[in-house]
Amino acid sequence: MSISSDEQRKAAPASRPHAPGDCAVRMVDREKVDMVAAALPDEDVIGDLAQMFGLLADPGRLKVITALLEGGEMCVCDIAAACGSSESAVSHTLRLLRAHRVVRSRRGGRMAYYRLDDSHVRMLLDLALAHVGHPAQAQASA
Amino acid sequence: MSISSDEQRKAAPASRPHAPGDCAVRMVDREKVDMVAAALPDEDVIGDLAQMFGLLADPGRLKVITALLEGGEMCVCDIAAACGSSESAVSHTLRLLRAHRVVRSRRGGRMAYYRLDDSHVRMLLDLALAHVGHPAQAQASA
DNA sequence: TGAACATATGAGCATCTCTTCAGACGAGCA
DNA sequence: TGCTCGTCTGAAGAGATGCTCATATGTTCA
Repeated sequence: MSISSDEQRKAAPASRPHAPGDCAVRMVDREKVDMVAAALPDEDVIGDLAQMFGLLADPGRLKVITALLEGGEMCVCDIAAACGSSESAVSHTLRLLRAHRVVRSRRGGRMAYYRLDDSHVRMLLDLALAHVGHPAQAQASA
Repeated sequence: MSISSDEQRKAAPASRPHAPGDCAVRMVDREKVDMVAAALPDEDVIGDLAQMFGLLADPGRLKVITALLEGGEMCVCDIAAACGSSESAVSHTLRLLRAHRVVRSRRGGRMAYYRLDDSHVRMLLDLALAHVGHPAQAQASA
């Protein structure tokens, strides 16, 4: 049954989140809404992408990742030195990046060495840097 | 003057943020640190990129942007319907995206129509979506 | 001209996030 | 074997963020 826009509005207050395609939801171009809703990635894909972009959304983390992009493999104190951050902050950052498998580490005695380990993040950063006129001199991975 | 690692450590507690190249800062591979620090983008470029990635770091915002990627130009209630979000939340999202010039709007009577207006964001999203096996069917911009 | 429509905006609240500080832990050294 | 080194982790505090709700605003309609 076709519901008027006015009836839709009353049925679905603007501040209520709603399911795509919910016919009590107000819309203008039903066909386009359906097409777009169908084309959107799944909730979990959206969540994963948002999380991945979130990793790049902090200046401190972005510097650490860019440092590894440029420097290949580096230890924590060298990353901290290159980025102008404290070792503690860098360590926290690396912990988060490790948890998301963006970096991987190897131990050499007391030293821990880190390198970028995510081609997706690498490509996104390459594209982003190139777009702001800052092509990365990424080292070939060993 | 060459400072030993031990003296460097005493001079620069690990929890103090420090300037790149600061010779009181502890480091292992001075040459590499200098090379990497020199290759890093400026502070403001890093800040801008982090901010841009931040715009993509929220699932709600990511859905809105992806909806516009797929749907071209859409009004607020259609975006909300396609995304399964409230109109109020979408409106807030669009305000933020407008402020960052990621979207632009045009008025048609009571209706406001939005479209993606940032090629950088468009490219990053295209790359990200393609990487998760979800190629965007981006419409050619008018 | 008042009401309805479509959208925008602000405040409040709950939650999240980042940095610092302090301490823990494993490896190496004298 | 105790100390130092390099790194890691947790807690606390300050600040940021997103959604809902309520209200405001401009446009259209009867």
